[in-house]
Amino acid sequence: MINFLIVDDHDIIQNGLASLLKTRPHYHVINTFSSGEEAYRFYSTKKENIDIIFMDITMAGFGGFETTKRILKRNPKQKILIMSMHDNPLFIERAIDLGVSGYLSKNDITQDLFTAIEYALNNKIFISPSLKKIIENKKLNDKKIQSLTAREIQILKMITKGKKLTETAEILNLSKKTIANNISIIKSKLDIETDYELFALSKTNEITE
Amino acid sequence: MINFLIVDDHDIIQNGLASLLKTRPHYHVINTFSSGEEAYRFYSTKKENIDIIFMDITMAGFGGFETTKRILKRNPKQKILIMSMHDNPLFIERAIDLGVSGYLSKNDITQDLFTAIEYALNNKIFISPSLKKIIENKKLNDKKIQSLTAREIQILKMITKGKKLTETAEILNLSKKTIANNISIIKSKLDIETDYELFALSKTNEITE
DNA sequence: AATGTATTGGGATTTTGTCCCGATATATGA
DNA sequence: TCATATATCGGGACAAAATCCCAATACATT
Repeated sequence: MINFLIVDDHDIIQNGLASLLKTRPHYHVINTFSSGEEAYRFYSTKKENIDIIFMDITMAGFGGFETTKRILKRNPKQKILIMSMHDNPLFIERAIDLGVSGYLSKNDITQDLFTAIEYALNNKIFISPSLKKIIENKKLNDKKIQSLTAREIQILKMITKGKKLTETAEILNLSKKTIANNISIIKSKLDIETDYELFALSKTNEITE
Repeated sequence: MINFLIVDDHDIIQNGLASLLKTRPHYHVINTFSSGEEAYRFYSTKKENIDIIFMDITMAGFGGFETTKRILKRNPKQKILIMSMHDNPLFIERAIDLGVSGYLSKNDITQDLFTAIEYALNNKIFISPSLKKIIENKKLNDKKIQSLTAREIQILKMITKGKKLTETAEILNLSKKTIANNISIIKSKLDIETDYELFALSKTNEITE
């Protein structure tokens, strides 16, 4: 018998996932929650063994990350599978860092679900194949971004926030010349030619704050 | 008794929506399909009355749009409610143009579901409130974009594809001066200052091809 | 003391952007 | 058909931004 919890504030996902799991006789959904608070409260006082927790990321209150963090602090061996609409590499990486057992894109949860469960039960981490590509690409960009110096990053942030070169120079108390030179160097370090590529990259890698 | 069909290639959504609908005793899900082809085949030969069809947009084969088009061609009075992960205003507008009875963001389908059904049964169109804002904003931009001339749009497309000014001039056999002047005018028509805003706008309004 | 890297900007040149204006071409409409 | 509107194309004159090369200073590390 394998026991599940579901934490997701979308009723459809809750119901849908539950009925998918019920197709396997030895799977048992102990409870479903639509907020991290409820789920954590239940978890803290639970009596029975829980094998796998399905967790959504974007929920009101303390979201999936916070809930995951608390649960894993209490029990680092707990298997948690993240499900998310957002194929944002940042989300995925953060979740992996927290120590989850898998990250499933809701887009292809059906074909990945049972594999992910198997992986989790065998202490392996499963990530939806479609997401892996996204992560790989981001890692490439990250490597490039890491070659930027502190100053360069600061300037890049201003620019991709929509600030003009001159404005940026004033704010940072630097010469326009310095800003211009820096931007040129940033572009070459990132293998980028146009402003538009720069913007796009900063979007997917969230160079803002 | 109100009869439903569900067309969605995600099992979770299928199951979840079905069990949400089952909470109302007079609601009856006649059948669920995971492709537009199957759904249309069933619809063409159906015996019973179908009140509302829930339709996903992004499916393999002929997707939600094509399926919707065919069904409405056969029966223009058929009520179809679109559900989509994608809060893309283009999708929404296209669906409305086709003559659907509503467009639900999967994000807040739970709270909107029964309202949307009521609307549909009363020949009204329901759109998730969160999507309405997105549409309004897009309409504003559309109005601005419509003030662009053919040449301006052509140039805008090149630029937002990542082409440099000089490149663009060469491709279109125009003077660099002309391109520069055009871009300036485009920006002022769109109430835009920086390249980054231009890029962002062209993204959400999909000025590319 | 030496080497590496970060930071800052000047010089010189090229590329873009802005604002104003004039020349043509092509409707459009009264 | 004549007048008026709109689109298209670019020059002039500057201003802003980008590029590439190079030099001075600062700081840390080995």
